[in-house]
Amino acid sequence: MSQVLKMDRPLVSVDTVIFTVHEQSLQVLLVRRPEVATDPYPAMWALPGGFVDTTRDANLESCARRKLRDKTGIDAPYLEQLGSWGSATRDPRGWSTTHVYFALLAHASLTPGGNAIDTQWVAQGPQRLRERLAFDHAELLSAALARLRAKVEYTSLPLYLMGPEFTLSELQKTYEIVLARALEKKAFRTRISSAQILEPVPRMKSGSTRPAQLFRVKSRRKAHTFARPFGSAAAP
Amino acid sequence: MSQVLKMDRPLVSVDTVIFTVHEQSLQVLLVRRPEVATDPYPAMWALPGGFVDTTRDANLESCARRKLRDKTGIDAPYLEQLGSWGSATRDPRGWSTTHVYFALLAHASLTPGGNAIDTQWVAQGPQRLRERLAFDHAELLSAALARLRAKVEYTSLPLYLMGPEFTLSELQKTYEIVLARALEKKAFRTRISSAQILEPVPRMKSGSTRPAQLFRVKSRRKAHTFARPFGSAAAP
DNA sequence: GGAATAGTGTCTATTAGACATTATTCC
DNA sequence: GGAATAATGTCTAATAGACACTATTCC
Repeated sequence: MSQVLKMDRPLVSVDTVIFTVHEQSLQVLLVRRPEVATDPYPAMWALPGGFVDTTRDANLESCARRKLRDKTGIDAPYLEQLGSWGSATRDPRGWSTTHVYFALLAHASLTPGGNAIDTQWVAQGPQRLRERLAFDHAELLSAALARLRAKVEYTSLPLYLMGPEFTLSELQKTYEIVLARALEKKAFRTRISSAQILEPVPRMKSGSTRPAQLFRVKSRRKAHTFARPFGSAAAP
Repeated sequence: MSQVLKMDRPLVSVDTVIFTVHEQSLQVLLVRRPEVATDPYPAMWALPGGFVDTTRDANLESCARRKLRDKTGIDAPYLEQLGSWGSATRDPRGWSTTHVYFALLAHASLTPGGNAIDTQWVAQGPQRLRERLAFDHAELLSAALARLRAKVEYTSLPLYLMGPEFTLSELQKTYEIVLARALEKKAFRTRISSAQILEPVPRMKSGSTRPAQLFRVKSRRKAHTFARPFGSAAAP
């Protein structure tokens, strides 16, 4: 029975899709693979990740958090498992599996600079998904984007993309950037308000026009689920 | 760089949570582990699954389908990845990962008998989750049950639990069994009807009371997503 | 007729959407 | 005042829930 233990074991890695919103676009962190001929896909861009280290990682999630800290220097306020992929062909070195996580973080929380040489933030427009990425990472990225958009339709997930204080217009703009479509202002505000997940801070955001109330999240604990997705009422 | 290939590799397995509805209850298939002292958790009940066979399985999903066929003799009409678990401690033999799938099938599609000695269907009431299962399978089962219930709130997934022809009352009953709560008849029928996913067959189900129209699924392709979950309107 | 289940009609409450209106700032 | 954005008011349409009502079968 236990000769299964002597069977060939697949490679096991963890990859993380790290999203942020910056400069009016949804961006994803990519890292450049080492330019070593013995490694597959040398010098190509890939999702941050790597093999599980059975001597250091207690479990998959802490492995993901470790790699996230290495690349961004911060603990992601939101980290969710997306799923796992595994096949005989996805890695030329042999049967391999990867456990994919996706993370959301506020761009403001990032330390400027960082390992700028071998990492980049890439805007996720419809056309950029054709980006040539190592392994099956384009597929993983597509799946993460689909999951993110699906969840943003009916949850408060974009709060994790905001800084500590923000206006309702800024929050709506973040939703619109992720969903790539405009939302109706009144309906948006009614939803957010009735969810009771924000509280005003005694401060306004001033610009060249009417100042806006600043809000913060009541509890960073977990995302709120709305009863209906955006736009579930029928069209006129 | 490629010394990672010489690092210890975790064990990689696939487990499947197979749901069906039978005799007014939601049931899960369990298999008894072999009574071999060298194997962990001998003679205990566990989810059907096992190690990936890198010489036979092309990818994770086909591995899950293979094990599903072995246990039930059929191709599951619905198979979805639930997620993956991995840690240093979940298997006493070492760092291990498992990729968990969940399947839905109509009880009528099962061949009676089967390997009845070492498999059993277990009803999933609130109390039965305390069932002592091998490894962390109680946790995996809880997660699958939570995912199933969450999805049943806003999708047509229970159609995969139905036989080829059924009445609307039978379908509603299946929803109610999975969700463990009653649904309102009119609202249920309006939803199903407006989703246009069923078509009547020219046949009635007769009993000792008024005959009911039989329906079948228009397309087995994929589940329908309702705009709102059940019960999202406010209470009076 | 009575019991039981199938199926429909009708009313209310909620809320997304559309869009108009008012409010506040800077120039 | 005018431009720009913030914030709110109001009306409509869709639909879930509640529940009463009708329809059809067997006894």
